[in-house]
Amino acid sequence: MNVQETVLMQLRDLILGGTFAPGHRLAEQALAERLGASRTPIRSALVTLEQEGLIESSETGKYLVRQFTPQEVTDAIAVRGHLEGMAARLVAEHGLTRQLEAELQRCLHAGDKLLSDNPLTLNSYTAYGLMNDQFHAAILNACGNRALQRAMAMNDKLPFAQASAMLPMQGRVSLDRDWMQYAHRQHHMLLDALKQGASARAQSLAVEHTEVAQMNMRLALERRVDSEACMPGIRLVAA
Amino acid sequence: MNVQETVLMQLRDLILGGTFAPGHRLAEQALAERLGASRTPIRSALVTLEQEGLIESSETGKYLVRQFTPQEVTDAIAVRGHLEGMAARLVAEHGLTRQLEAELQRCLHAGDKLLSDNPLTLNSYTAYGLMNDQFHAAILNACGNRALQRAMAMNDKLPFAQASAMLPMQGRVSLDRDWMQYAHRQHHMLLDALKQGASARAQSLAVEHTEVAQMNMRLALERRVDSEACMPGIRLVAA
DNA sequence: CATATTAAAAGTGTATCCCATTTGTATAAA
DNA sequence: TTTATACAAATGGGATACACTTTTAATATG
Repeated sequence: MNVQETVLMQLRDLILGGTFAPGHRLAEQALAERLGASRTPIRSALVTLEQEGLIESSETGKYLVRQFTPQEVTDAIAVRGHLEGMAARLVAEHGLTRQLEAELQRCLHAGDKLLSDNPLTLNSYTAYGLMNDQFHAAILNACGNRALQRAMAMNDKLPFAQASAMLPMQGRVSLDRDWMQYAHRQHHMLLDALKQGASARAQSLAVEHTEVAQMNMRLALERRVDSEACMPGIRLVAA
Repeated sequence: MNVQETVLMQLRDLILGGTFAPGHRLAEQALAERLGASRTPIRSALVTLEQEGLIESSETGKYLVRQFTPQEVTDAIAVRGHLEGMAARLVAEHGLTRQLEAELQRCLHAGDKLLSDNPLTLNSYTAYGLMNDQFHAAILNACGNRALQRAMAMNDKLPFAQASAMLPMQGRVSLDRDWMQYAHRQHHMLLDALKQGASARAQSLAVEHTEVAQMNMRLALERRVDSEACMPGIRLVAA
């Protein structure tokens, strides 16, 4: 595999994993030695990471690990909601294809089954997370608006703004299950709205759906130490 | 000045200016010779341009100038509308600051004055374009949502999705003036909505405002040869 | 004449080298 | 003791060298 891609992933992991604290200076040589590569692929990765918003370059070209405020987290989730709302509306307007309907149905069935376990196992959690990502990706994919997809992809580079951030993973199992069932019910209702071509309803539902993520993120920031284990990138958020 | 920045701007200009047609292969060495730089800054620029969406890399790492379909243009403008709508709503919800109100007023006055010329001079056109950009930037700036600003900045990298693309510049002066007066009236109404804190109204107005850009772009694509002069980047759109 | 095989040409990925600029430190002077 | 200046180390920007891959072109063979 490319050294470039490897280095990029490694660096991302190091930052999200909290090895480098926010504000930490990222010197090319030090990174090159640490990752056993030359400066060239490191530089390439740094450019990419800056575009992604995980690091920022000061006036003199020094790269620093970025720190996010809780407000920025809230804002990024709000943007995701707004974009997902647009995607849902577009799908409802263009009409649901058989293929997309089948895919969404499949996700819903899978989710039904996973949530019937009580209490949830760790496996159910991760499986639900996967399914959740597929559900949201399917709609975005089907909306057919490439600029919208690009905007969402960009926003997703912020680790706490991804679809999987909507999953309560705070460890308090019984409470989490209630939230997940609420969110899953919203998925059901969203498909219903899409089937009917109810575009405004689909849009509002998708927007409202991200409020679960807002609640979850608020909780995660309150019980920060517990969250750091399962939520990479929360370490970049200021207290 | 940095060679990197220079090269990036030069390359962007070459692509938008139509020197490299869509699908054209961008080889590093050839570009390095052409721009009188080494491959290092070229590579850096290519990475950036790919992120911006102006070029795409094939499986084997070759960079090609991207071609856009008219549908993609429409879609990108729709995304801009959606994002501007969100920004306008946020400003209305948070309350208009004195500073922003003053800035928007200033823009409106300037626009009033410029549009009173009949027929419009070329200077009036460009001055109005500048003012238009400032008006839209002021709102986005004031909305306070950094993720939203990032999303908009990304979308703006597509040359035909920028705020200035909303300006009719087709050369048919009298018709253009009518359109500009319509758009400018919308600006007035938007400020009114913001003052009243009418967030839903502000949002719909901002969205509807981009329909002028849609009309304009449709026209520009129909009379493509005339447009190429004043609209860089339209050359990248497929017929 | 067409096709296959091989050699050369071009290109990308990576490492390293050089230079200019910044940064940090130590010493001297006020 | 503090400040200023000078020198050394570190660092980033850029160029180039090299290895490995892909593409192209030419020649030979069916």
